[in-house]
Amino acid sequence: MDKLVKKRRGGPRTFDRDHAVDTAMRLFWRHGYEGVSLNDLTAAIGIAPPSLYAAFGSKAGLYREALDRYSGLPKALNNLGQTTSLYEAVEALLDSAINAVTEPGNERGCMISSGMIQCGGDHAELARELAQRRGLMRDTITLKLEPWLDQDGAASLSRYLVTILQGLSVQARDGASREELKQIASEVVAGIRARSLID
Amino acid sequence: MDKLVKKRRGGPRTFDRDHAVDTAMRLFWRHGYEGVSLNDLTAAIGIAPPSLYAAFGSKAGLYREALDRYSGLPKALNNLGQTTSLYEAVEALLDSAINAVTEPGNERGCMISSGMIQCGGDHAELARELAQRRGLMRDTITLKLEPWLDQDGAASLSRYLVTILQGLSVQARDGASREELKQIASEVVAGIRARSLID
DNA sequence: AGTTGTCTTTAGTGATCGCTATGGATAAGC
DNA sequence: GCTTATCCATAGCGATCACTAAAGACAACT
Repeated sequence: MDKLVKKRRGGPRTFDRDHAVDTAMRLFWRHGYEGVSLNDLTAAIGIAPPSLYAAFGSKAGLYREALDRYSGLPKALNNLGQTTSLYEAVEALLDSAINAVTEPGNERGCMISSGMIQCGGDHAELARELAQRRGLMRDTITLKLEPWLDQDGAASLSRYLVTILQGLSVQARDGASREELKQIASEVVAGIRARSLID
Repeated sequence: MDKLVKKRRGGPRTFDRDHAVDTAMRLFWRHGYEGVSLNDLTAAIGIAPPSLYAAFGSKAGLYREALDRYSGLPKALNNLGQTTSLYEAVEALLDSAINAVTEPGNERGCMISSGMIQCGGDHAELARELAQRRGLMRDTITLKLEPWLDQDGAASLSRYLVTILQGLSVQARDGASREELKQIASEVVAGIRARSLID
């Protein structure tokens, strides 16, 4: 119909790479890898496919970079201030996670916890990478717990806690309110506190 | 190259509908709705697309029927024998769930708990239906808990437990062994038991 | 100013998506 | 045996998938 604007065609400069990753992250976060098409991406970012491929190599490459961006966000596992007891540490972890998965203005749920849980036979490699990142979450939590527990105890509890986090992500995506999620967290904390009392 | 077999072409009979649903269930269970194509389905079932559409209306229709089939399977929530205490009830629920998501010969994880967590903007309706089914899981669990708890307590604990189940499904899909999942369950049960002791 | 190089666009690749029109093959009713 | 109804497979629908070749447009360098 009309081409009102003649957008810049060439030159050494490039588009805003940060903004592109950020936009892609939000799309993948909400819709998953298979739920976002190249067309969705280029339209949302505002570039043409070749620019995307020059910058990121492939859809999977952009997804990986979006994951890295997401992992760098200030979130549950990154900013856990020191705490004085085990149940307070767990409380802080869950509280932080709940805030993250219900942050207003962001997508709901966790991009890692709920990413690529199911996918087509292609993309199996990506799915494995996601599982690996979830395993890393567990390792990180294990470290946080070691001040209070022996090695086995920390490993076991952290496995339990990542399970909670992954469940919380589903709950958040299903529309659970922040209060409802905190109710879940209080169930967890109550259990841990009670166990520490009866020893 | 060759058409060795002349398969039956017409007549009033039809293909094995049960087997078709079962095959579709397994595919959707493992790969998710978007991860399975019509081609995958027809190839696995052994029929041509028109037969599938005559029988199920659409890919979504077959998916829904696969979900129903899955829900009817003997699983966690269906066969909970009566138990004598709260922590035993929880123990039985988790044990049953863990067996379900690690059943040898079946796909890992839960088709409901991990179904359509992320998907494209189309299929939003299907995703809402899945979330609804997850809500139903919670209602079912709430009922099982009411012998031991008041209404609020049962609602809160069941929300906590479905969160666990959803996390367990992710863990199972990521390859956690049955023993590792039982370790998680024991963390849950230990908390509930400890709480009941300090009252 | 002219050349070079890089980024961008347009346009389109073959493949696959979910889905269906057509027609051939078979079984049931007479 | 003939008609009729029904189911099936072939083939292909338009749309979209991830991805790319070709060439235009601008900036930096000489």
